[in-house]
Order: sequence, then C-alpha cells, then structure tokens
Amino acid sequence: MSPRTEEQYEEIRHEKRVLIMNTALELFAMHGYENTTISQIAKKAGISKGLLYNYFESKEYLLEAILNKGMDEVLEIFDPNKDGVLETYEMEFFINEIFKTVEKNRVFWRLYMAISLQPSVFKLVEKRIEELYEPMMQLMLGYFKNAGSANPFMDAIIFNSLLDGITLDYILKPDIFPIEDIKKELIHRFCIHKKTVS
Amino acid sequence: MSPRTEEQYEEIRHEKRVLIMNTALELFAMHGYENTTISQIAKKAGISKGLLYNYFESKEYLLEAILNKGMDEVLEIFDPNKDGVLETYEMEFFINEIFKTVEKNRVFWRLYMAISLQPSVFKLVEKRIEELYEPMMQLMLGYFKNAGSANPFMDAIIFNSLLDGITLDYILKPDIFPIEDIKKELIHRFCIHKKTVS
Amino acid sequence: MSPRTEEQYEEIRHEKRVLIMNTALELFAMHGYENTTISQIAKKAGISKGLLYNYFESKEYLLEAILNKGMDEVLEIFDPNKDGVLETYEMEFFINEIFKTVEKNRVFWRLYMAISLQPSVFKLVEKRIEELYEPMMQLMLGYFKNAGSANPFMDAIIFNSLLDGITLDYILKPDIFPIEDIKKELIHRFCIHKKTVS
Amino acid sequence: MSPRTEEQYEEIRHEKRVLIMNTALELFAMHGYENTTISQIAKKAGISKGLLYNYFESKEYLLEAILNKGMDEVLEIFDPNKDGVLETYEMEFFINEIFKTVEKNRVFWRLYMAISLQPSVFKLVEKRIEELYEPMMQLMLGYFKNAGSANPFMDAIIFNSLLDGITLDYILKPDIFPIEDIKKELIHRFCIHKKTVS
DNA sequence: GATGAATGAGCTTTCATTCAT
DNA sequence: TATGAATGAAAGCTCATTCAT
Repeated sequence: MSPRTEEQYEEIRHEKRVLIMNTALELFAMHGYENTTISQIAKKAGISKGLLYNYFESKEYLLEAILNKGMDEVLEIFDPNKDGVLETYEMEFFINEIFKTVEKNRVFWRLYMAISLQPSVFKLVEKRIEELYEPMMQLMLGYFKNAGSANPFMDAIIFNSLLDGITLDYILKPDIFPIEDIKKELIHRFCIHKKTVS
Repeated sequence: MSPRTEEQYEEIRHEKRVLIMNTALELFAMHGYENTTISQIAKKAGISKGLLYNYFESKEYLLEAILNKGMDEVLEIFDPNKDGVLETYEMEFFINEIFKTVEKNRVFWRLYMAISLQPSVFKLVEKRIEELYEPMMQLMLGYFKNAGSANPFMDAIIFNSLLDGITLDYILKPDIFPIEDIKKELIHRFCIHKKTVS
Repeated sequence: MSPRTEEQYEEIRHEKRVLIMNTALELFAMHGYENTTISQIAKKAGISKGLLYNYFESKEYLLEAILNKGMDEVLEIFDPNKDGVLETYEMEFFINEIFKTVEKNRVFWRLYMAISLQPSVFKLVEKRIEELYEPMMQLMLGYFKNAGSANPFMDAIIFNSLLDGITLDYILKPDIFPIEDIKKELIHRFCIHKKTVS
Repeated sequence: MSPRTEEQYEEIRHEKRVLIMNTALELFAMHGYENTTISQIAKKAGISKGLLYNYFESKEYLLEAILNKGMDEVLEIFDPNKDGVLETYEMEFFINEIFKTVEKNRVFWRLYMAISLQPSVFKLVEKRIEELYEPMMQLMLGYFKNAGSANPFMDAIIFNSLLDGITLDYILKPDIFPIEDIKKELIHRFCIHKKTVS
C-alpha cells in the first residue's frame, strides 16, 4: 500500500465534511438548531466531537455552511436564464424545477424557513435570501409583463407568496399535502400557452 | 392594615400574567424560544425571575399559555359562521377579518410559525392547529362549491396556501410587503358577487 | 361581643403555634426537613406564609421549637425518679413508659433520628440529647448494679442500644414490627423480680 | 499523537467514578444528601461540575450508585452461607463479619440510615433493604431454632434490633462507643457452643 | 487526523424570606 | 393579625468548546 496522495486526503476530507453537514442538517431541521447538540451530531455521524471541530470552527459556522450549500443548490435553478427573461413557454419547466427542488430538499427548506423566522439567526441567511428573491422576482415580473398582465408586480408577489405557502404547507405535512396535484394545477393556471391570458 | 381583598389580588395577578405573556411573546418571536432566557423576560417585564415562576410553572408552560391565548383569539373569527357555510357575499368580510388578525397579531404569528416548524416543540400546538385548519378548510370548501368551482378541494387548498404564504412573507418583511394592496387584490379575485356567478 | 381579653389572644396564639408545629413535624418527618417547604407547611396548616413567620423567626427556629417540645415531653418520663435510683421493681413501669412514648410520638422520633444522623443539623439537638442520655444511662447503670450485674456498664449500654434499635425498626416498619410482643419480652427478660438474676 | 486506547479511557473513567462516589459519600453522610451541593462534591473531588455529570446523570443517580455499591459490599457477607443454615459454631464468625463491615463502612451506614428514615427518598433503597433483611432474618431464625430457643422468632427480631441499635449508636458517637467490647460481649452472650446448648 | 475527558459560563428552577397592604 | 406577591441567592444541570494524548 502506498501512502495516500494529496488528492485522496482531500477527497476524504471533503466526504467527511459532507457527512457532517448532512447529519447536522437532518438534526437541525428535526429538532431545531438550538435543540441539537454537537454531541448528537458527532454521535450520529459516527465521529468524535473533537474531529467535528476539526472540520468546522463552531456550531454556528457549521450551520452557515449548511445554509450556504443549500442556497447554492437552489440558486442553480436560476442559472440557465440568469440574465434573461422567462419566456411564457418556459414557465412549465420552471415550475417543475421549483417543485423538484422543494421535494428533493425538503429537510433543508424546513431548516431554512425556521431560521428565517428567527431574526437573531437570520443574519446568517439574509444576504443569500436576497440572491434568491431578487432574481426570482425579476423573472416573475418579466414573465407576467410578457404575458400581458394588467398588474405584473402584484401578480409576481402573489405568485411568490403562493409558492412560499405551498412550500410551507408541504413541509409541515408532507404526507397529506397533495404536492403533485398542486403542481399540475399551478402549471394549468399559470402557464399561458400562446396569447390567451384570461 | 388589613390585607388586600381577594379582588385586588386577582387584579394584580391578572395584570402581571398579561404583562409576562406579552413580554415573553415579543422576545420569543424576536429571538426564538430557545434563545430567549427567563432572565431576559423578567428583566424586560421589570420583575424578578422568581415571580415569573409564581405565575408560570415553567418556561414551556409559559410558551403554551401564549400559544393558547393567541389561538383562542384567532379562532374567534370562525365563531360567527361556526357551523354554517360561508356565503359568497361573506367572503369579503372574511378576508378582511383574516388580514386584520394577521396584522394585529403579527408577533404571535411569527412565533406560531417558528414553533410549527420545530417538530419537537410542535406537540404544543398540534391540537390547536387542527382546530384552526379544519373549520378553515370546511369553510373554503363550502365557499368554492357554492361558487361553482370545478374543483373546490383544489381551490380551497390553494387559497389556504396562498394565505399562509402571504402571512409568511408579511411576517418576514412587514415593512416592504404591500399587505393592503394584496388584500384588495384577493378580495377582487376571490369575492364572487352573486350576479356574476355563472 | 366584648373584645377579646389578653388571655384569649394569648390562647389563640398558643393554639396556632401548636398547629404550625404539629403540621411541620408531620411534613418534616415524612419528607425530611430539607424537602419540606414553608409553603407546604403554611398551606397544610391553612395559614399564610407571612403569618407563619409571625410565629417563627425562621424555618430553622421552627425545627428547633419542634425538637425542643418533643424532647421536653420525652424527658418528663424521667422526672419522677430524676435524682433517684431505678428500683428493680420499677423497671416494668419504666419500660412501659418508654414504649408508650415511642408509640405516641412515632412521628417525632422519626424526625429526631433523621436529624441526629445529620451532623450539620445535629447541633440543634446535641445539647438536648445529653439531657436525655445522661440520666437514662445513670438510671440503667444503677438498675443493673442494683440487680447484681457482673458488668453493669456493659449491660446498660447494650440495653440502651437495644431500645434504640427497637425504636428504629418500629419507626421504619410500624405496620409489621411486633412492638407489643417485644415490649412483653423485654419486661420478661429485664424485669428481675426479687433477686433471681440469671 | 494518537488518541488514548480504549483501555486507557476505561481506566480513567473507572478511577474518576470511584473518586466521585467516595467524595460524594463522605459529604452526603456528613451533611446530608440535600445539604450537599454538586459544587461541593466537584470542588472536593478536584473536578468541574460538568465532569461530574459526565459520569452521573443526576445527583439522585449518583446517590443511587453509591447506595447500590455499598449494599453490594454488605451483601457479600451473606454469600458464604447464602442458602444454608447458620450453624451454631459459625455465629462467632458471623458477628465478627458484621462488626467488621460496620466499622469499615461507617460512613456508608450513616448515609444509608439517614436515607432510610426519609420516606420520599426511601424508594431508592427499599428493594435492596429486602435483600439484606430477608436472608438476615432467615439466618437468625435458623440459628435460634437450632440453638433450642423457646421463641426463635422473637429472639431473631430482638437480636436484629440490637444489632441495628448498636450500629446506630456507634455511628452517632464512634469515638466513645465501645464497639470492640460490645462485640466481645455479644459473642459471649449469643455464641452458644455445642456442648452448652441445653 | 482522531479521541473523548474536561471545563465553565450560563441556563432553568426553587424557596426562605420580606413587605406593602 | 393576616395576606400572598415579590425578591434574589443559590441550586441542579447543559453544552459548546478545548486539549492532552
């Protein structure tokens, strides 16, 4: 056996980081950030407390890393059309993407929302939230303008709130919330084919 | 000097209870339940820690009392139509009531939502939530049926999610969220006046 | 109704003192001195905490008063023969008296023994204990000498320990400890009629 | 540096546990369970409060561990003759063993008796007490029967009470109680040598 | 890199005692 | 005399973080 290469070590480090972050995310989302102890995370991840501090400077930095990673993943959706306008025919794809993200990262969203509701921790996500909401609003604004809305600003805000509400309700009751039906309904209601804005 | 009468004691007790609950609600909502210490509450309320425990058995019971009181106030909205159906012409009144409640109890809703997102504390509100959502859904279901909706169940869920999303966004950014405009828009969109029901 | 006389007030004060002391004794003996709160005592006695402090300067003084009163009652047994010698024919009477006291003041003895075992509170009873044991030992010593014992000192100590052990066991399991039979047995064993020391 | 081996940790843990238990036993016995604070124990043991909780879940569990360990040690005396009968010639050995235990574990016995006298804490030792008294009584019963006693049950109870009383008096005044002489006297009185059994 | 024993600041909670009425 | 609201010191306990190995 030859000693591990620099890259292998790097790989191991990266995998452990991900392990810790995923473990912590689950616990944070389930019991809340304050109710989760470093011991619990270390135990569930199968490592020692000391090692955890080898990867993350503090509990708060760990949380920050988790939130940033989650936000990065979410923000990728907006990349394709980053500086463009959402054409009406793209709306269906967009809604699908959003729902896919929400369903895939349910646990992250729960944590994210809980944190958002806590002003004293909110600073950790405040900046990233702007990165999310600003392009989102621009996209929607452009879309509704394009679709000939009488009040595109109002339409955008309401659509945005509706998505937030759906996400919230889905997170709170994932087992009984009919997320697939809701998605279809949204597509049906908001994806205007051709020029027939009702 | 003779001791205070029972009524005087009752008065004192009631006022202090309210003072403590209001103070705690604000702090809980602002910094989160776990991040708020009994010391902070006592200090802000201008009383000693010991006295607080004279009124509430524990920090958790204090939270429970706050949540229950808030839920009681919110549930009063449903009283007028408790076992009836929401007639189409009543929808405007109903939306107005909901928005009034949300605006008036902004702080409570923030706490309430934060708690709901934390499964381990969720048990405190679980039962009360059912008291809120069940009649709400029935009311909406009846309303949309009455209004001739093709899919009243879907309409009810979406309307409900929309309200949740609006509440959430308003709570997170009360200063910039155009709550009044949104309310008008909702009334405009969802209040079907008798003659126009097809 | 004429105002109460000075004596009547004094009478009321005395009765209330006794009420508080008896209530406290029971609680102290049942749950221990440290585990009993002033609130509990006041509540069980049907008075306010403030009033209790009107009668007793502190919790410790209350305990002291209880212990002293109990000791006084116990010490009365020794009065009849205080400076005399226990004649052999008086032993039966004496044992009867001791058992009567133990049975009557079971609760007091429990407290008294518990306190004795706690050096830091022991100072409260230390002096009174000497008042009890010293004459007791003298009495026994005289008795066994009188009865022609080969080692009256040893006999006295052992007899004393036996009484202590009986008291302890009776206190710990009053329902199953055959106190009456034991008493008869003691009388049978230690009351030497005439000169037939076995 | 590589981390300590499992054995090293085990060693450390065991030694600390013993240190804490011995320190706590002494303080509990001296000042009483309720009057002893965790801080005092930690300080006297030369460790932090936090560490103590690393080893014992709570103050009560610490007490329980102490009582159980003490009882285990005491119960070992009964092992040799566990299911047998105490032959008359073994009585001397048995009395010697009992006195040895009492003298060696004086501090434990003080705590044990104090706890026994406090019904609300009694549950901690209730079960263990039965383990002690039941075989003790059986042994004594067998012994006195064997020795031709007219009332072996009474003899057993009285002998038991005598031992309890001696233990109590010795604990209360170890410096002046003539425990060695008493032991000899007991052996003299209760060890019936085969030939002299009438 | 990896361990978990060890720390200590800070939390919730209790309760003897005081005091305005 | 009598009340119970109010205090505050001190208790038990938790947990993020450190560090010797």
